[in-house]
Amino acid sequence: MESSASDHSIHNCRFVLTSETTNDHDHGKRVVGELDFFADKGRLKEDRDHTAEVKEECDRHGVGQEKQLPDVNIGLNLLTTNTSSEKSSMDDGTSSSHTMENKHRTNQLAVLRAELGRMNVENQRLRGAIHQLNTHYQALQVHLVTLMQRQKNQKTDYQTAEQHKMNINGSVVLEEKQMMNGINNLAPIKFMDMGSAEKDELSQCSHEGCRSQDCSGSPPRNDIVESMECCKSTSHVHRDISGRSRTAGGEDSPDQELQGWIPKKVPKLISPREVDQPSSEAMSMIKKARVSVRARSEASMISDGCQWRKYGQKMAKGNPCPRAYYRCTMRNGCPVRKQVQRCAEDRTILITTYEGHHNHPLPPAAMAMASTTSASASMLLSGSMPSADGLISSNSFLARTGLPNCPPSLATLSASAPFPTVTLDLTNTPTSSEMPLGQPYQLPPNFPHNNLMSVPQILGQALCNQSKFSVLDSLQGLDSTTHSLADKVSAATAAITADPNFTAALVAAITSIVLNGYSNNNTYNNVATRNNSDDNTE
DNA sequence: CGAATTTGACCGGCGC
DNA sequence: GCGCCGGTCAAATTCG
Repeated sequence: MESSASDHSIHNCRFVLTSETTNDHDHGKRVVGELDFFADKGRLKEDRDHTAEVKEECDRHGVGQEKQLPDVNIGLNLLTTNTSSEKSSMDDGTSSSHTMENKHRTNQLAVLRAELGRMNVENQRLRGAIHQLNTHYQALQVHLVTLMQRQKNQKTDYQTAEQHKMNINGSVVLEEKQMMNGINNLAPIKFMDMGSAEKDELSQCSHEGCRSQDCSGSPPRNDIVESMECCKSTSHVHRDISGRSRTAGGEDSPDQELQGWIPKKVPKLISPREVDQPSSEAMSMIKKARVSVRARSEASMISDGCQWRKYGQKMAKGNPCPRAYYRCTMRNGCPVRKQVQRCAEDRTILITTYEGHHNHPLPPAAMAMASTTSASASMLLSGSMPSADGLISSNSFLARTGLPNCPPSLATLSASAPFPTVTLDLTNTPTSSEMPLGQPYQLPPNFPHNNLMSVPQILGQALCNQSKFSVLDSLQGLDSTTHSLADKVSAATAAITADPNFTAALVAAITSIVLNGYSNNNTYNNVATRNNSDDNTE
């Protein structure tokens, strides 16, 4: 198991370099050289060193480029060792040409090192481009969802929508189709809706001055929250789609969570900006989208890196165990909440449900968790809006992703729940055929207390990994369906090797594959989104 | 004594 | 319209 993981680590290391640099047409060939360089290094190092290197490689994605250089140094040392051996042979009486060769190699190493540095800079630049692309994409996506819901409410003619889809939203639909291509057969219908909705929105803009012009006309902003607000401003002309009553004048704006948690008795103090921006159903959907994690734990709460304050406890119907409500207290006004409840059938199972987006910077330990929740919310809103289809088994996604060995019921998307929910079930113990590595989906006994990545964190990392691949592919003009199995395996191993808790990491890796197969949606920018929103709130 | 938790009351959505 | 239920509030209580 260990050696196998190490082998995967090597592949993962190679893949990461490839995926992050092949977009650079100027340096593509050099990258290949770098890959060979690492491969040679890998042959000379022991497995233990491989693991450490890959960890650094994986960490580098979240930390920055500082950790890249130590990797290079390691490689240099390795090669220096070789040259030292040669030098010793040279001392035995070989010609001085070896000295020149040694100097030449040293120069080559220096060049390689410099190129690595340039690669790091280039990677940073590409990463920024990816972030921007993701942000724009997600904002557009949210916008479409809003319009789709509106369209459903107004019962607009589908055929007219089809025409407008072709005439007005060609590019948008194309992007959405690209995202959904080969993934969801229902997509065409949904896009028809979207197209129609977009048409409605355009017509409304012409009739009512379109409050969103300020948003749509302005340069894209790197803040999904602002994008959402933009959507809100466009939807204010409609009544709430769900028919839910809203306080007149938007005083009781449910979007307060996006501005931070505000007590219900405070709405009169809400700024006019909020009053002017009533919410849309899509906003509500995003806000309400949840990520549920089922895990075996003796503790009352799994550790996820965030600070929580309990604000309520209720007895839920059908469950003798009380449900506890927690609010994130890492910053005043953070809208993120979670519910913790033990499973009625098996009280050793702890069900933790996350909801909302953090409006503040998060510690590394909590970053991925938040990424998971927001990413899952995005996923729910991208691939297929939940209808009344009930649970969507992960099997179908796994089948599409070409990993038949992935266990079922690991991750499910619930559309029957009051709110769209991604459920990550870590309690099942698959059969050996389902679980090739023979590890049960059970958290270690010390899971709630250890400092290892918790489940949401791992999942978040996996999501980040898979999202990077997706975005990079889109940059390269590749269809998501052209992902090779090797790439997916690499994505999975990235999550595995990044975490010492192999079992939990495996879960995350598989989940990443599931999510990648389900939706090519971007999730990588969620962290940036939160950071931006943090900058924009307060 | 301040922070965190508990717990009954309250509110709004939703189904009948 | 009424009642159920999930979610939240806030005063009371406990804890460090």
